[in-house]
Amino acid sequence: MIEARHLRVLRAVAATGSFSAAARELGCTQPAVSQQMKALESSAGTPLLVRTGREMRLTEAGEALARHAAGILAGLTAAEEEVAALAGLRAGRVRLVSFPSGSSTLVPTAVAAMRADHPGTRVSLVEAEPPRSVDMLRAGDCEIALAFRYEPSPEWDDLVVRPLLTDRLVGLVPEDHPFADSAEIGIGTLAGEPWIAGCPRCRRHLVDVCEAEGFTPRIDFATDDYPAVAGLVGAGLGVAVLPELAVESVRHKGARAVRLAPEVRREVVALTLPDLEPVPAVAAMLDRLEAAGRR
Amino acid sequence: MIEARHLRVLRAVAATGSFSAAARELGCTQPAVSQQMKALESSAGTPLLVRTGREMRLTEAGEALARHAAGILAGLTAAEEEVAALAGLRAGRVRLVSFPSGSSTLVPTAVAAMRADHPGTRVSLVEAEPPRSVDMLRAGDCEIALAFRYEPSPEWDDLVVRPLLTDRLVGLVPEDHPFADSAEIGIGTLAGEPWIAGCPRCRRHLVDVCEAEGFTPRIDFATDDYPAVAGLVGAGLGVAVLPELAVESVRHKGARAVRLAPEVRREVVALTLPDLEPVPAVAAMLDRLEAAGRR
DNA sequence: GGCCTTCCCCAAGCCCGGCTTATGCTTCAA
DNA sequence: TTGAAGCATAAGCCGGGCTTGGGGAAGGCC
Repeated sequence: MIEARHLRVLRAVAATGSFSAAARELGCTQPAVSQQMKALESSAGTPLLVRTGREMRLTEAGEALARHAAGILAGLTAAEEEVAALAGLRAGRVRLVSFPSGSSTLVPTAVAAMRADHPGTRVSLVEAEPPRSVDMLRAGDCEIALAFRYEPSPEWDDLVVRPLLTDRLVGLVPEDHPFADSAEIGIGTLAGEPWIAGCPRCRRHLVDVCEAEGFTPRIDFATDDYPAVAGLVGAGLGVAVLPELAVESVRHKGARAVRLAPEVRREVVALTLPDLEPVPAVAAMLDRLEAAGRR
Repeated sequence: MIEARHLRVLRAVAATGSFSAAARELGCTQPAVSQQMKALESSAGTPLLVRTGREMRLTEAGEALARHAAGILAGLTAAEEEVAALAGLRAGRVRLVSFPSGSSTLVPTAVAAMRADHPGTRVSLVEAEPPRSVDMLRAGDCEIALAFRYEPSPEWDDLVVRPLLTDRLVGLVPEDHPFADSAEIGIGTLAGEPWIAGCPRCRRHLVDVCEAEGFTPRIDFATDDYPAVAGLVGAGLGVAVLPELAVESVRHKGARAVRLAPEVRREVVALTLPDLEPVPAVAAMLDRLEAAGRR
């Protein structure tokens, strides 16, 4: 079995024409070179070198091996260089999956920082809501999934969960609504209003919270398009509960955001697979996301 | 430092999708594969594999390495194959240098045998007289030099000397010469004749022999072209002393070969460098030359 | 011509690294 | 729920590579 180590030695010997010089070039002693070449000749089954007094020449087999060695060692150094680039963040791709309101705020900040610090890296983004995004993560379709949860659950126990921020939910009411100028309104006071809900998980949680307050909300519209929700509220078609993150990034003309009581929070996290966390590009991206969340 | 061994393991893991299966394919145990991959990941500086429950996937760095591994391992097996062909006499070139009368008899026989037994090999031939041919051997311009000597000398002590045959010298006289029909003639009886000598070394030796017999030959012609020598003798322009090998292979119309007294012999040998003797093609060629000499 | 330098080979010894066996844990399927 | 399969870890053995030390041969210089 020919080993790359042998070829390196052969190349050095062929280049310098001497075992001693090759040893100096390789940073080892001359007997080491001597033994390597003996081992290589024995595994080749034929002499590779001709020692004729002063100079060292290659036999036909030695020439053949040296010729191949050039390509093989070039391939090896190319491989090492590419891996080093990936490890050193001079290259690398991170596939991100995010839910919509995350991708509109956290992601642009983090991607911009990533791009500024490591111009060789590339970040791609696909939008998907949590249950689907986690499936994609497990299936290998992305490296990082942004997701949110209203309360801890063992659902992600086998994943790396990096908390980014906790997001307060705020109420959104038409600006001519009686409570539009209140500092804070109880959810129960909106019991009779028509509701506009968000994504399925948000809608379910909204129902849970309202039932805990003693009523079941009448949901007239459900859409995960936050600008649409804001538009509907602004048009006076109902009230909504939105994450603060979404309200910040959406123009809500004709609507007014109001703090809710009791306070409802959701936790926005980045998820990845344990084996992917130490990948430099993934780690760097997680750090940037975390920094964007702290802002 | 990436080693070929690592790449083989990586390829097996990528192909089978499992450490255990890779271990079976490689003929080792599963912990061996596990350790190799850990070592490779550590030297790469980034994870290469993602273990996600059931299946084993490659990271971006793993993909890059596996991509390079294909080419590198292909190059290695190509190198091994080429060397194996040279070692197994399915390929290989032997450069032969011979003196003229050797190349006309021994060499064709040996080359034919070589070609018959190992069709993949190639033998090239250049003619040169001994001092020059040995220089070429030492300079790396050929692998085997055919040479002859009249008596042992330390001149070739650093070479491999393979005796092929010992060649008697015979006298060549015009067929109308008084001794043309003798069974044997003393060299001294030709003292007064005009002589035709061969190559420089042969000429020198001729002079030595004659002086030992008490006379100095008058040399009218000197040429290492044996047919020319035979022609000159046939034309009655003098007498000559030739190796039996040369007389056999040269038409000598008008001349007659006669045994000499005292008997003079020369030894025909094949020379090579010690390091070249174990080269399969060289060894095979030496054997064929030896066999041709025994014939 | 003699000495010195250089280079290679050989032998002995140390040390690191890889492989194996044994064991535990997790996951998946029946 | 239990059995099977796969991966990780630890301990121990073994081989192989490297180093040091010494010797021999060839070439170069004075």
